[in-house]
Amino acid sequence: MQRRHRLTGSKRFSQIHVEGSSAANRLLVIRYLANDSGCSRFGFLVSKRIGNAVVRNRVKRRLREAVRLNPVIDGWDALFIARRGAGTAKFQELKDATDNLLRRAKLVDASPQPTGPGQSVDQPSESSAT
RNA sequence: AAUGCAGACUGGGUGACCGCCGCCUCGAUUCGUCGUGGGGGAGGAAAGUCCGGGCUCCUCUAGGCAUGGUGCUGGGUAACUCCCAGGCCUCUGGCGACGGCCCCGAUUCCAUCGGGGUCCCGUUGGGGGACGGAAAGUGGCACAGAAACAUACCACCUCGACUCGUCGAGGCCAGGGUGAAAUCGGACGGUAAGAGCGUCCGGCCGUCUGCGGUGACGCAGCGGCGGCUAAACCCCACCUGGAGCAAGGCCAAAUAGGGGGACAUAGGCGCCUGGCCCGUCCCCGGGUUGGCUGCUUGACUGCGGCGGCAACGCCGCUCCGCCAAAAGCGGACUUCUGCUGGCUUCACCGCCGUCGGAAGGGCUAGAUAGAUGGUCACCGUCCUUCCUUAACCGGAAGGAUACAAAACCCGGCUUACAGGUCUGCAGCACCC
RNA sequence: CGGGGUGUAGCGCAGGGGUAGCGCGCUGCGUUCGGGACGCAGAGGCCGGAGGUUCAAAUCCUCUCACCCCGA
Repeated sequence: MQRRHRLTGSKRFSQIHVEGSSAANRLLVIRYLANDSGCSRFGFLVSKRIGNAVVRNRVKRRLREAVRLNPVIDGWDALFIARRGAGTAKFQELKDATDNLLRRAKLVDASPQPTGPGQSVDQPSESSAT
């Protein structure tokens, strides 16, 4: 995920937190809000209760990777908040949680996704094909 | 050998696909960026922020005070609450020995001899120590106890009185009991009873004397013998201005020249002095929470010689950069080989480690909601179970693979840590 | 990242070298027809953890672990 797809600035963070719509599952919470620019941006909130600095950085890296592997539609800002189990979860569990939330928020482009979720073996070949 | 203690080191590897952040180069560009190629990208603690510096700003940070810190000695260092060496104290193991006490045995009692234990002493190995001053002054030492810092309850002794076992006057000191701590411990003398009052052995103190040592200190002599507490106030010696890269500088944007207070013998910088500044200083309130810079190359390090016990210092050499050259400044770990030890082997070979010799060479993290990754496969290392083997080896399955991530940069300290390696010491059995 | 602070009973807080307290809460008894209020009695703490100084540490010192506050 490149730098321009990341969300910065505490003003925009709190705005999304207050005004955005939300969805949640066991590992993550998503809050999202439409923006004016042409691309979508993502922020990740991983608090100190998740773990130490190594664990928090790993969670953010894995979430960025999980979002990158999804075909997201443009024009939205989204905020992912990690819940307590995210520090010990495997990558595949975080990926499933991210896919689930993005689909429920209707932020994914549904047409170019022939394969269903949960088939991790096909993920690299699919992204290389597109 | 196992194991334990102390010290030092290491902190998994290879490949595939998909990604992230800087740098260099070339090309395109609507100057926003995009693409090709190359190269780089977390640690021994990056952590805790406990010390010390560099650097930046505060008008200068000059002198003194205050505050804070350090505290055996000598050395190292840019500096240190750090490091090295030494002194002293203390704990522990070994060895030796004078004396005291206790126990056992032998000889007919006293006594002597032998053995063992314990205390003290000497020497040696290892561990630990915030280790100036209590003889400048002030304070504290609960409860118990007669008494906790100058005192005498019981006991002891002398004298006197009488109601004849008590009272009074005095001497005396630590035998009793209390306590964490009670006037140096033991023996003998001495005495009315006693007392370092005296002698011997030992302990401690000294701003005393001599000798040795750079010094802490040691040895000998002399004088003496009421504590403990300075991580209580304090005294002495030495050091110390404050804030911190969110320091600081530049650009852009935005809000606004707002309110309160202080002032001319004034105000400001902890205080004073010096010096400096001036319509300034302090507080409150409001706005902007963007970019660039600082920003990565630094008290770092290779080899040799000399000095040093060591920590470390000085000089020289090879290569590279600043730069075209000189001078100057700055930077830079691998290979080969020898001795010896271990593993392996019938032996050679091979592997690993300490020490030594020779040769040549190379370096570089710079993010900013915070890059250095995600997934998979194979191989290492360790553990468990099973198979195999006389045993080692070998094979299969399962599990484990830590602690933890730069944020201006260094030097230390402290704390966390799977597994592994090496050195030193202790160490059963066996062999000589 | 830097600077500063706090950990004591279930909760909120005192105590700053000599055996640990206050208020609310809890338990039992009394009072009341019953409850509340009130009265009496009681339980509950190795003072965040480890080490040191001291005869003696919640208190003094060092290290450590949590939590909180401030900042261009």
